[in-house]
Amino acid sequence: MEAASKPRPGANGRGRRATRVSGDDRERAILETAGRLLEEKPLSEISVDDLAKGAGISRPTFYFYFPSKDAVVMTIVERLVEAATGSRDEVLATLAEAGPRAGLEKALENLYAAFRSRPGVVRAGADLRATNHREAQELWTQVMEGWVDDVTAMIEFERDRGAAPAGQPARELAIALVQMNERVQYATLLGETPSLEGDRVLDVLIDVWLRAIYGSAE
Amino acid sequence: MEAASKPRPGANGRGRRATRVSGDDRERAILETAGRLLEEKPLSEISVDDLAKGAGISRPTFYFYFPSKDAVVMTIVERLVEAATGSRDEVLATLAEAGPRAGLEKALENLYAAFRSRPGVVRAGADLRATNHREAQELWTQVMEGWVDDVTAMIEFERDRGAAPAGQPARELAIALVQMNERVQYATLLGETPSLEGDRVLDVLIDVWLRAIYGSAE
DNA sequence: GGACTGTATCAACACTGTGTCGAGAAGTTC
DNA sequence: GAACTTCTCGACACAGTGTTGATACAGTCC
Repeated sequence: MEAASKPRPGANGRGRRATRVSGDDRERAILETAGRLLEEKPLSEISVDDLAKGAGISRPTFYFYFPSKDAVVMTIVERLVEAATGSRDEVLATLAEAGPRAGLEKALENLYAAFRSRPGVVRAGADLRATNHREAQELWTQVMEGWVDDVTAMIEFERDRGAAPAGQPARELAIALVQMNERVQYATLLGETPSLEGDRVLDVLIDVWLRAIYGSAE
Repeated sequence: MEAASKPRPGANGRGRRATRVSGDDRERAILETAGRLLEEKPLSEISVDDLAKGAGISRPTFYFYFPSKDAVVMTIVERLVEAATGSRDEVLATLAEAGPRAGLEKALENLYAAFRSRPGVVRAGADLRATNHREAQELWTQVMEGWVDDVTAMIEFERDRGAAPAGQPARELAIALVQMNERVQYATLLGETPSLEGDRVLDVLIDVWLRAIYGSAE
C-alpha cells in the first residue's frame, strides 16, 4: 500500500535506453516474480531473497521497493480482489432483470472465474489473513461485509415483494451463505479433500442458496 | 505422534521425591505451556524457547521431547479433535430417534461446545493446515470426510424414505453443508467480522440445513 | 561399591532468514 | 561541475531453528 507508493519516479520519458533499469520496472519485476512463485509454492517457502533474485536485484535493494515480503503479497492480493469485486454492479443488474437463479449464477460464476486463475494468490491471501496480518484481515472483512450487505438487501427485497418466505434474519442468513461460498470455493480452488469438483460448485451452491432463501423449512 | 511416544519412562514408582522431574511431567508441562500460550497469542508468535522456558527447561532439552513446535501443537490439536469427534455415535442415535431438527441441533451443539473452550487451539490448527503441514491437512481431511460420509448417508436415508425430495447428489450437498458449518463456526469462534453471534449460530445453520435437505428449490 | 546403561540436560555451534546502515554509483537539474 | 535525487549493495545485527557432544544422575547388575 504505502509500500507501493514510495518510489514514484513519475513520468520518466527516457528516449535512450537506460543502463540502469527504472524503479517502476523493478517494482513490476518483484510483483511478477512473487506472482509466479506463488503458483509454484506456498508463501512460507518463498524468501525475500527469492523475490530479489527473481527481480535481478540484491536483498537490501528489495527493501527499497517494499517494506517486506508480505507487502508484496498484499499488493498482489489487493489487485486480484479489486478485479474480482469490480463486476458487482453488473451482477446486481442481472439479478434484478433475469431473476434469482440467473442472477446468482452470474454472481458466483464471476467470482469464481476471477479467483480461479490464481489459486496461489488466493492461498497466499488466506495464509496472510490467518497468520496475523491486520491489513489482510481488514481487506477481507471489507470484501465479506460488502457481499453480506448485498445479499442481505437482496433477501429483504425478495421477502418484501412476497417472493421469499420469512425466516431467520436476512443478515444472518446472508452471512452463513456468503461464508459457505467462501469456504466451498476455496476448497475446490485448492483441490482440498473433500471438495466439490470445479464444474459442480456452482450448481450445488446455487441450489442451497435458492432453497435457503426461497424454500421453507420442513 | 511418534514425537510424544519417544520418551516412555514407564512405571517410575518412586517413593521419595526425585531431585529431577520425570520426563512425563516435562512433556505435560510443555503441552500445558503451549495450550496456555495459544490462548494468548497466535502460533506464529510463540517460539520453541517460549515453550521451553514455560516448561522450565532449556531449548535443546525441548527437542528431547518433541521434534518441533508444530509437533507439540499437533498433539494438542489431535486430542481436541478426538474429544470433539468422540460423541458421534451418540449423535447418530439422537438423529434416528428424535428426528432431524433435534438430531442436527445436538450434533452441531456438541461440536461447537467441544471447540468453543479452546479457540486458540482451533486457530493454531487452522494455521498449521494453511501453512503447509501435511499431517495437519490429513487430520482435518479425515475429520471432514467422516462428517461428509455421515451427512451423505443421512440425506440418502431421508430421500429413500420419502422425507426429503430429490436434488443435488447427496454427497455434494453434504460437502457444501459441512464446509459451511466449518467456516461459519470458525468465524464465530474467533470473532471475525462479519460473523454470527455465538447464540445465533445453531439456529441459522440448522435452518439452512433443513431447507437445503428438506425444502425444494423455487 | 564399582562398572554399566538408559534417561535427561544444556552450552556451544551451524545455519537460515529478516531487516538496517552507511557508503557510494548513476543519472538529472541548474 | 556542484548539488540533488534515485537507486544499489556489502556488511552487520538480530531472531529463530535444529544439532552435536560432553556430562550428570538414577537406577540396575555383579
